[in-house]
Amino acid sequence: MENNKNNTQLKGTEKLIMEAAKKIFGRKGLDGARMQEIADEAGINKALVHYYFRSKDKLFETVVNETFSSFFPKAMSLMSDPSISLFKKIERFVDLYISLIQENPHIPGFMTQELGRGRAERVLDMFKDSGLKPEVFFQQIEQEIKAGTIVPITPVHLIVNMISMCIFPFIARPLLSGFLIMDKKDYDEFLEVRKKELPKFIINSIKKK
Amino acid sequence: MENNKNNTQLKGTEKLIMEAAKKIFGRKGLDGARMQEIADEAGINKALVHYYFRSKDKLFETVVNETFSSFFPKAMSLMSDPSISLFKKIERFVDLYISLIQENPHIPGFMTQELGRGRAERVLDMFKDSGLKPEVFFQQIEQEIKAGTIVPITPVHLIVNMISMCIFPFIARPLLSGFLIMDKKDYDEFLEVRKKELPKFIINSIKKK
DNA sequence: GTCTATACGGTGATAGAC
DNA sequence: GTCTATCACCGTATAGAC
Repeated sequence: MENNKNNTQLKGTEKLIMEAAKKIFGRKGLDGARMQEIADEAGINKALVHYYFRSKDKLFETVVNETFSSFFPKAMSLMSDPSISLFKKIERFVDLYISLIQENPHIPGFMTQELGRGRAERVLDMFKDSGLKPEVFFQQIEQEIKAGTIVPITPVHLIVNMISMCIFPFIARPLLSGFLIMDKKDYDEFLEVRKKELPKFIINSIKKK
Repeated sequence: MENNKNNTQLKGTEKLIMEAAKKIFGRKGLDGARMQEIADEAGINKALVHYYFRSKDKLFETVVNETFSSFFPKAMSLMSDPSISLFKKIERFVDLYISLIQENPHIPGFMTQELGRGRAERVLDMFKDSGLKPEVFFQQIEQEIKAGTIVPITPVHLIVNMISMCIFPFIARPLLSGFLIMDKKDYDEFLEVRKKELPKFIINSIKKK
């Protein structure tokens, strides 16, 4: 803690700045964040941030790119795999999604930060670059409908529902924590329960009776 | 359009500024918004904004308060009404929620803007001031579980699911629009379909087979 | 109440020593 | 590569005329 300079050398300053930037940008957004704050968080000087990443915008760009490009492929390659059954896919999707965000708590912040402004294009591009093939998932749904395994549902709405229920609780976390008076332990437990209940909830809602 | 001054007189400058502020703050957030921008949107001078609302923070505070205090009571009084059945409540909740946000497109922006920072307390206070009685809804759920009408589910997760699926599509609108190439007409249709499908989806997911 | 002009502070970015 | 000191700009807020 006190010999931060040594850590700097060991971990690599650039990496250190990136981590700090993720944290601060995720919390405060591009406009709300201060370069000074990021430097402090990284335990280095403000000028050094500019030395590695020309400008604030460039740093933000870099960090967002890295974040999303590690995020989408994992979730999306799963959805595009035709060899996995629909129900199994739902189960794995929920688990993967929630676990991933658990490990990268700054992601929902970026998500909303980016979407809140007119900056959806980049996110979209990454969706597409990630090899996402929504058709595979859509076809799978329509196949099951025809086969009579699940009730008729518009595929788009199903996927929107799934994503909504995975992401939103993280966005609304402060609200949840305050409203139901959850401490960190309660919240973690809430998420573990959710990992199990959510797939059942989704499958139940489409499975034919 | 060109005789904005007359409109100013008619509509009341204060109201005009509030509307402009809602729009700009909702899009860009507290930090991203510029007083100049708000003044322009309102068709008046920058100094005048300060004349009515001492500071930027005060203006933001005011606008957020007004927004949320019109938003929560409507949705929440419904949930607290013990005379409405669970299924009926779900149907009305979804319709009310989506309609409300349709008419006040800036709400999701504020929602995430506020939650993104450490400012959940105010939102929470409004929840509570709105006369929300979550116990009523929770009891109703547990009653139905005991009666065997619905499958066992943790009440908190059900309500989180409902809210998630109502709000998130609005937050992610730019993503949806781009990804599925929706114009405004397509999007409105998407929402109308959603109003009908979502309650069915939810009820189906908990109804006993 | 509404405008123009201006003061003031904060912040991103650079220069230059080490 | 890392620091200290400094600049230049932009945006909030105020003063003061009308």
